[in-house]
Amino acid sequence: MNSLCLPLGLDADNLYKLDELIDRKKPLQPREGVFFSGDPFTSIYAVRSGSIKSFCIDSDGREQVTGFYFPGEVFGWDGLADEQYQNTAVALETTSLCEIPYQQLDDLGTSIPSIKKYVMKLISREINADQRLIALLAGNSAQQKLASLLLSISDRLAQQGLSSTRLWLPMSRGEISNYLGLTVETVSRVLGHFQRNKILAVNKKDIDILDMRALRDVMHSTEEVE
Amino acid sequence: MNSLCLPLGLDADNLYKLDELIDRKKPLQPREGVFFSGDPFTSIYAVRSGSIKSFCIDSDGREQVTGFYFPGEVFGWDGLADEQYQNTAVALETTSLCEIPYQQLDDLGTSIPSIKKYVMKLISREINADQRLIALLAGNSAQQKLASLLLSISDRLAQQGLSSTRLWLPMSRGEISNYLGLTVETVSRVLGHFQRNKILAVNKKDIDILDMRALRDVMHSTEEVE
DNA sequence: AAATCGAACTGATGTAAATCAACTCAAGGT
DNA sequence: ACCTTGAGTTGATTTACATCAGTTCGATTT
Repeated sequence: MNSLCLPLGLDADNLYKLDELIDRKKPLQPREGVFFSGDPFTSIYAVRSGSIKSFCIDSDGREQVTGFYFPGEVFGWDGLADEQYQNTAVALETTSLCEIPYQQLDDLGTSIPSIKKYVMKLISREINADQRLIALLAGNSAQQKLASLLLSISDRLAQQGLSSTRLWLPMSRGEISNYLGLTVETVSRVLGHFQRNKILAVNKKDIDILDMRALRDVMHSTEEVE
Repeated sequence: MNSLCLPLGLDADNLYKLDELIDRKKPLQPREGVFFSGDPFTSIYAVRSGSIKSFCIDSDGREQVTGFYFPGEVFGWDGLADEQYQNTAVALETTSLCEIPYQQLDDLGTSIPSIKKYVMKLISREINADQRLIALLAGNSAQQKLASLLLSISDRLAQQGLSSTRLWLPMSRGEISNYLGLTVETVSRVLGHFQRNKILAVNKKDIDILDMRALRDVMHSTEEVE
């Protein structure tokens, strides 16, 4: 990822044009909001450092976490359909973002095909990520869900050139359990189980993946649900 | 929805251009495939009549239903990110589709802003639908899931000017249960329960919503409806 | 019309995860 | 130092749903 927050191959001139419209905001504090459900859609955001959770509030006021976003990832697409954000996005820790005004990005895409193509790719990545989560939620056990989340975070950190075995979870147990459709107690117990089986070393939010192979096996272990 | 399959306000000239690139395929038979996971991404599809299910096969070969599509709805966006479809799409009944080659649609969007805008709206609708499903799967009981699906189908049929209270479910109980992360037995029992409580009249795949209010209450409340 | 087959339903039993209930621990506040 | 607060863990118990085991029904075949 370059200083633009968006990794793409562009010539110097186009890079400059794109650079001009990106606003590098000052860092957000933990729990500080980026946008709120119902706000008019203006921009998408790329995470430079830190992490973001997005969630919606359903009809009876319960919060439902819909995604976690790490450096190099882009969020905010949920606002596009109805021109207002469906989710609320908040920083999980001290986080710096790039704000990219959508209208201007769209205009730039009209004249620069490689930018347009990249924008489409970013949006459809969100679709793919959501569908993977659907598959995870619909047909998997608590152990499989946790293993899957940890491996996903591990992969995403590795893509940023960070360690894939030592991770720091910026979100609380409650946020993890909500995201995975479980309870805090179950998350706690499954992490305890993984630790007893020497798959993980858990120290609060620090996770050490001791046995990547075993963790992948847990994720894939088949139990038919139909 | 007009003959183009896509409902949008365009002048006659642009309408003609869009019309030219849409291919109205001959109807698909039940269980016939539209595209398969891994196929190169070429087109998106609009349902003219009938219905479609899309599903993916996870690492251990299990099918996971990710969506049902009814007349007026568009599917196939999952292929955009990696230039190949992630899901397989099959007809649930005799179904006719419009095939819209993506590259040409994209080119047209470059010159006609209203088309471009509409395409973005369609994509982000898929994101919103997926996120609603995530919220449903993560935090709801079997009764809430079923109520929610039935109400969703009811709404979507109503948007097409069809009855919102009498519905015919094109998919099997197994497909419903898979989509909702339940078992066939649970789906059957919940439908039976709704019938005993005079919320629904169920006759195989024909569903009559007798008490819309009660069904909405089931969806929203965390309490058991007796 | 008897036999076959598959989808859907129902009943009995099992179990994974939720719920309920303490308890620990670290962080702030006074 | 002591109280408060909230996140996290652990144990006991409950329960919603899965699983297992038929049975029914309708469509298709013979």
